Amino acid sequence: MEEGTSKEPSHSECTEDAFQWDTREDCDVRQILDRIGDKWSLLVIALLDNRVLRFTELKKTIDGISQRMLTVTLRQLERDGLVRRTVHPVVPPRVDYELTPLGVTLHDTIQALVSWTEKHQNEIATARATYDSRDAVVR
Amino acid sequence: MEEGTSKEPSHSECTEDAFQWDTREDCDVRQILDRIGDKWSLLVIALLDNRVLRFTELKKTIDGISQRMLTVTLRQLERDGLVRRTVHPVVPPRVDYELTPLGVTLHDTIQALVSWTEKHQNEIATARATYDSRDAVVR
DNA sequence: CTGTATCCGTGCAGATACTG
DNA sequence: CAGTATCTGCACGGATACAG
Repeated sequence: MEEGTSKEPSHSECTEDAFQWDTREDCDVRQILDRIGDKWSLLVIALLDNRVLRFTELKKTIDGISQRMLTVTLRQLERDGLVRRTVHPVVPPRVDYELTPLGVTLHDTIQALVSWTEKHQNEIATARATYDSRDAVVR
Repeated sequence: MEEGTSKEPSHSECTEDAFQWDTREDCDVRQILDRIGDKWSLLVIALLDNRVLRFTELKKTIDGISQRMLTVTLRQLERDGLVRRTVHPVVPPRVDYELTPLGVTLHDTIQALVSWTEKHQNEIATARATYDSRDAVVR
């Protein structure tokens, strides 16, 4: 394993002395960002609503994720205590994934983000179109 | 400009026919993910609470962002209609950034995410420690 | 079925230098 | 001050092959 094992992406240490509003808060935000912003974690959490899903079910449903990335993502989420991984000692192997109580609380927050996106995607699309056309005129 | 101009990261097209729960929704989620998950956008939006900030002020406050990334991030947010950019024709130049009404609504949602992080960071840290120690034993 | 191991290409971010 | 332009590296993700 390569990046999955790395403890932190080696951000600058959280200095305690800055007065900026952020520095301490920054560390928190970066941590969550590096978790949910890694392109797949949010999807997985959103998908694991209150269900129990198997590895293959997740892979089929997410559509576009590679086996490797799903494994890495699930390991990270498991390490963070957001997802519980249950291995059934049967053959063929069966592994179930579900949200932990902590994961559920994050799911709620994430759901708000997803809802926001659905609600405002048209406005964003419009804004982009406007920006791009104006940009074209300037050029 | 390189990646700033790219319309979309060329995800697989949003097929309408899939029954997966996601595929349509996926597109929305991916879009917002690619926006807020790019490590800096969320920070900028959180920082721009209800203030007007200059380029340098943002750069100083965010602490760790490069000039280039701040520029790229701000352009993306402007394009998405989340941030308004105001250039004052003075010398030396002065450029103000502030959230648009749309940006404010996203800010609220993001704030919930930041709050979640602050509230649960200890639990995550504990979970990680547990996971790592157990991992060490197994090995 | 559920992974791990390895190789490999690319895209994103940092550093630096330059400009209006 | 507020950017652009360019080079560069390496971390990340995909593909593939293999294993328990």
